[in-house]
Amino acid sequence: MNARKKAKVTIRDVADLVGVHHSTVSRALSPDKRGKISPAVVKKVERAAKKLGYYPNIVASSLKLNRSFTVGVLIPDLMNPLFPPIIRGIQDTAEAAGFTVLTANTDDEEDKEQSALKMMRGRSIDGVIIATARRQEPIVEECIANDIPFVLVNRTVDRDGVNAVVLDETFGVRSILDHLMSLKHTQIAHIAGPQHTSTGYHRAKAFTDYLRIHDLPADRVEVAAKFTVDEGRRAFKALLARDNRFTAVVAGNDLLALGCIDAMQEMGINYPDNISIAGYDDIPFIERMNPALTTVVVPKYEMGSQATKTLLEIIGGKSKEPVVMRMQPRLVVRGSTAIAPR
Amino acid sequence: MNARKKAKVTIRDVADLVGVHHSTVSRALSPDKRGKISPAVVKKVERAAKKLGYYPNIVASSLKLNRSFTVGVLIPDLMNPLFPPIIRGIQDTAEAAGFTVLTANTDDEEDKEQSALKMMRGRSIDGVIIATARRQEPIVEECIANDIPFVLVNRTVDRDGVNAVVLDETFGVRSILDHLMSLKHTQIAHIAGPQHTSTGYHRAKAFTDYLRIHDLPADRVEVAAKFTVDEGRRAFKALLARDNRFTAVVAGNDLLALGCIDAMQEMGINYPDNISIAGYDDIPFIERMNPALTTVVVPKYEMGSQATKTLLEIIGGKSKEPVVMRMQPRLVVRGSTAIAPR
DNA sequence: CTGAAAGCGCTTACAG
DNA sequence: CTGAAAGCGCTTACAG
Repeated sequence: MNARKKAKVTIRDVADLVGVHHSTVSRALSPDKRGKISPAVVKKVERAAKKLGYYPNIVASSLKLNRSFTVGVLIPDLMNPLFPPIIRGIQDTAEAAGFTVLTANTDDEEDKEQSALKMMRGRSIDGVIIATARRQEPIVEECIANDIPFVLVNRTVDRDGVNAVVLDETFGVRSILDHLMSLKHTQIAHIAGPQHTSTGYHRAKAFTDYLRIHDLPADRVEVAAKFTVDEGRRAFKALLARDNRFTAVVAGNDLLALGCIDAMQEMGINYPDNISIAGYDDIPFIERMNPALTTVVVPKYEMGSQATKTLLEIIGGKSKEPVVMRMQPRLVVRGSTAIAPR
Repeated sequence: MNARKKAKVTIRDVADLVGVHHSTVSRALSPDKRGKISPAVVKKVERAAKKLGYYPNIVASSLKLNRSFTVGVLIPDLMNPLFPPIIRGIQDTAEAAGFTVLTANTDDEEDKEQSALKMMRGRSIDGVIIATARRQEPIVEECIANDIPFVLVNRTVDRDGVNAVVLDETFGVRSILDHLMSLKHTQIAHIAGPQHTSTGYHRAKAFTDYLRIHDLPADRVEVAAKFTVDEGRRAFKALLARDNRFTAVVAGNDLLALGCIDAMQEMGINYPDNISIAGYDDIPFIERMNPALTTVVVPKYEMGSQATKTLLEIIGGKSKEPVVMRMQPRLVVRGSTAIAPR
């Protein structure tokens, strides 16, 4: 059909050149089988392989071994600036271990998630890193039911017994709120992320818990349907329509914060003079806004890298008890938060 | 070895359930072979496949067909904000056609490029989209020599006879320079991108050509070694050390422009009051800087999408003459450019 | 319209 | 230490 590719050199060509059986070539070229072959033959095979420009057909070995040295990654959307650093962390770590990475965008839609996983399974991926988890996540159940190694990143599920690399959200939110209180804010609102995600839910919970402990009103919470600029804008306006006495707002992430800022701009509200605003994630280049956004730095690259290390351990059979790793975020104070007015 | 996966359902299981030969199942499930099978059998096969939760093993079919319905993508660095939109354009288009995408970062290093291509060939990719081309690009020669379908995106090579989706750089640079001249700038500098890339080279060439035609000094060009913020900063300072009489600078891309801005900030130079600055690419969120960057909007998603369409046509055998498509960029004027001082 | 066979390029248990 | 054989799950030319 497709006579595009030149005749590829196979293990048999190498075998013929050396004058051995192709199974010998296979062994000579395999790092952990090489020991069973005489050094002289190994040398000859390597020389012949190089001479012929041989490189292994991973597809063939995948079929035989039922694995492909590939990890899948499920993200909502590559264009959300949170994800490129996470994925780069995944790719670098995977590649260093000889794995490649297959990424799919799900746009947080369940059917895209399903078909992405199906595609990956058809490609015999060795495991999957899931950045799209909702608190109840069918994909996670499917992975468990089918013994597909997986680790969650950024978002986790409500159930126990899964591997996940997430943030210490309580710490992150507390550090924002400590900062805001130090600036004398007592009327603080929250634009919460979607409550079916652990990030949206736990940040909101940490928010209300904190305020209650400090005997502050904790009912100024508006939930955004998605972690997007548009939803941030919408939610901010909805919040303001209900109640205009807050002096600071904590956004569920940076994109929501940008939406709040847009809303303020449209309504002639100045930040930080009238209202302080803080975000979460510290997406790339956000520090160049002016006034720049006070936010919580999350170790994006490291989360990706750590999730991959964990996944590779599971794949390698070194899995222990499932563990959720909580990475420490770090508040970075910039110009968007200021002393409370009045 | 790995007893992780449950016994997978294969075409044979479906065949057994229906009571036909597995080759019949293969045909019944193949869109373009289905016509050769009686509708009744097709129905039964489909029903059985669904009942058993069958999904095809792409690895097996890849081995047989020597293709994998996968396209490779070579980019310098996912964390460069230019690329996520391009890749999303690629992914969406590829996915709609039933293809998946394998992305690799090369960091503009030749050996990483080589090993990425080798990895992809070992995985029987059907073609590759190259966003990392230098003007002389061994990878391109290798693809040609091995009949690997490819299309270049964003950057192209000097040689003819390749498929590429690039920008009309002359138009882009001219639109910046027209704008700057309308603001009475006559002393204009250029922080050029690396000259071994077509983008760096052609933008610089368009720059000097334009100035010469307008009888303006065209020698204020400093070449950056990479398209990075750091290099922009370095180059701006180098330029300024040589000559401080320019009133505007055209940066080879937005990251270089950011570097220039950093340098100005460090040196107490105000933009746009003292010096106007323009970028190129319009990377996401850059419009939120303050003053915001005047730059050239390039259709990133569309370039990715168009490159993929072209690649899929070649893969599908519908290739015509190689063609380089030049997409039209569009100047967007923001706060970083102002009337020339004095 | 359907079946039986061969083969894609590897890997590995089994012999020797 | 090396060879010969079987098989991973598909697809398709060849018969009928």
